Amino acid sequence: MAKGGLSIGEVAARTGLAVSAIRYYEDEGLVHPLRNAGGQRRYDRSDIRRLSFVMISQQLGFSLAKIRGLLAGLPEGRVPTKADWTRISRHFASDIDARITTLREMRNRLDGCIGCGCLSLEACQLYNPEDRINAKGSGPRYLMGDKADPPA
Amino acid sequence: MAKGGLSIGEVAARTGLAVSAIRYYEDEGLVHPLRNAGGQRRYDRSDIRRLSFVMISQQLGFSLAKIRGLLAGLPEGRVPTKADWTRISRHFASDIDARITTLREMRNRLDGCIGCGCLSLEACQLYNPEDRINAKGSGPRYLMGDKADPPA
DNA sequence: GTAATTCCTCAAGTAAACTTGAGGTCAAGA
DNA sequence: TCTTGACCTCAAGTTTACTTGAGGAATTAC
Repeated sequence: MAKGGLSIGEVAARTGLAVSAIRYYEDEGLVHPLRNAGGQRRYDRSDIRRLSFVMISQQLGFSLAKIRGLLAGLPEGRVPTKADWTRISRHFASDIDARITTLREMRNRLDGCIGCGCLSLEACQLYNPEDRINAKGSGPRYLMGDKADPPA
Repeated sequence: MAKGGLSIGEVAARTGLAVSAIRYYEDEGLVHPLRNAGGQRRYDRSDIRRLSFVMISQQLGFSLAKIRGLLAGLPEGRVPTKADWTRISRHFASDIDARITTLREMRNRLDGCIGCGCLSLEACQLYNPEDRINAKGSGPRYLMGDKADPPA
């Protein structure tokens, strides 16, 4: 191990992340490693935990922006407590529940539509014009309407 | 209405799509409007249906690449039959079911994790190391073991 | 002490799904 | 007919989450 903490390569080996990804997460404000005399990054255990948290959260389908928000609630350098994790887990759970609900609604509408063959915007229940009207922002429109949470 | 079919602006007004998006869909091979003498696009009813299909499919969470594949099964110029639509609907349904299943599994793992506070890559069920390690093709990794972690 | 690694900082590229802008043409209403 | 407004083509920008490459400095291994 490098002096004064783990080097970026060592962190990469332990987490499975690419070195470039770890640097990118720093640019994005998700970790804040120290620097040694020569300017190289040095990571400690709390950084590894933060990175683990990022990986797990991504697996759950959350964007880095959202993850950054959640990490903001975890004081820097402090290992998250059980209470922290419980709070965040509940947040994850309700978000996942909402995604499941949305999918189930789509599934129901689709069931009602199989065999109708309408495929018409005026008649088809699958097409919900209200969503589209709301989704007028600039930039690319990810899956209609919810820019905050593109599906995993 | 413009002569010889709908102009791109008229199609935009009817579908709610942006003019730029409709042109993009043409570049992507999703619609193939005719051109009038002056080189302007002219759309007919089957084009509108194709575009509606694109919008509905996107709402269901499918990528343009996938949608292009589905449209390839619908002969150009022909309005999709009930049988076409039934077949495609079933395809949609099973895909949505799979997504729901995945989310439910994540939700279950999360339930098992709320309150454990581990947040550790080696212990957390939420993190599935096999995916990542297999994707990398490299040897065994030490996943953030507290044991393998000498004091910083 | 030197060679081989590893690390550093930008800059630019990638994929998806579009939008925006520049510079120019076509069509419909007065 | 003239003038808007709609349309045309390309090129480049946008977002997210990264990777790749160039050119150079620091560390480690022998």
